[in-house]
Amino acid sequence: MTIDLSKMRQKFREREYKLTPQRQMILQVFMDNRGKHLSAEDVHNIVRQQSNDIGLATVYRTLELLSELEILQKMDFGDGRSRYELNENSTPHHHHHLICITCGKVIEFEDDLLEDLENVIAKNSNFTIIDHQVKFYGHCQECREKREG
Amino acid sequence: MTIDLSKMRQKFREREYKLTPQRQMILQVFMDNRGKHLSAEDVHNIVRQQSNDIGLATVYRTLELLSELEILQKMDFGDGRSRYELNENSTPHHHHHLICITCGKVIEFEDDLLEDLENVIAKNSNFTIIDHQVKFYGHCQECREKREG
DNA sequence: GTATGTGCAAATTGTTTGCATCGCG
DNA sequence: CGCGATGCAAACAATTTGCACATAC
Repeated sequence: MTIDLSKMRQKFREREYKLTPQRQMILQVFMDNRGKHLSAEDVHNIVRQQSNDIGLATVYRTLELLSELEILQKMDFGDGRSRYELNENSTPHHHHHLICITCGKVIEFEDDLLEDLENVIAKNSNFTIIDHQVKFYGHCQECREKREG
Repeated sequence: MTIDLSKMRQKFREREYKLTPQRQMILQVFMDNRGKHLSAEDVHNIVRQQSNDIGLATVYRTLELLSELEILQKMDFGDGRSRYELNENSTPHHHHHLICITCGKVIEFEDDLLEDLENVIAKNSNFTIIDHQVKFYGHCQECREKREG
């Protein structure tokens, strides 16, 4: 189900994009960092740590490309930079985020209830829904305990 | 229920912020533009049209302040700039957005179904949810008709 | 009167772009 | 081989910051 190099190779051939080492390297970064929400700079730094430098512009261009191919999913947590993660089980995602207001931690959760909601909304608003992004803001257990402590 | 100048005056006194003409003017812009999602630049332009110039930096600082006071709500539609609107009935909002991928139009919708979802999630994830922000991406009726046309 | 707020311009930050060069298919 | 991809540096756009001056309380 999950994307790997051969899947990516296939997607690239279909669309006649070149599979350069830089692009492979960036995919690898995401495969090595499942569950994290990496910014362009994060990716750039990780690659450099492996002493395999890539131009930052190339990182940006690749992230954009991989998002278009639906290999990555672009997301925004309101911290002023775009973040990306592997788009595990293509669409729809059923995968949302709890953002702790206190410590900024981002927790994932899976859910299907939103599907029903989508249907209701689609009917009421005459809007064809393709994707959704949900963020819940609140306090995580840890911060709550600290505060109440 | 809705915020007006006297409410704002009160909130400002509580926190010992000064109620300057610039700050009042910016609140007025939002009261005159209910339902719109204004960026800092939008606000700046509207004020200038009324031949009452305010420094752009002040606009930014005021938007930040008003968000902190929960008079405004900061939101992000992925167009590279923050947008703000009056935070009508304090928390929780029950007020979400449908974003058309084709034309970029933002449609509002009210909903309560998410409350149930919040409760389930809170229980499952041990997370105290204070607010949520939901964006649905898809095609609005108009664009759909054009495409099928 | 004094701490806070404002305006301006300069600095920062994230991201994009132009162009010469490189290398995948 | 040729065209798309890369790297660099310069350009951009949104936002932030330093500082002298102004003003609400």
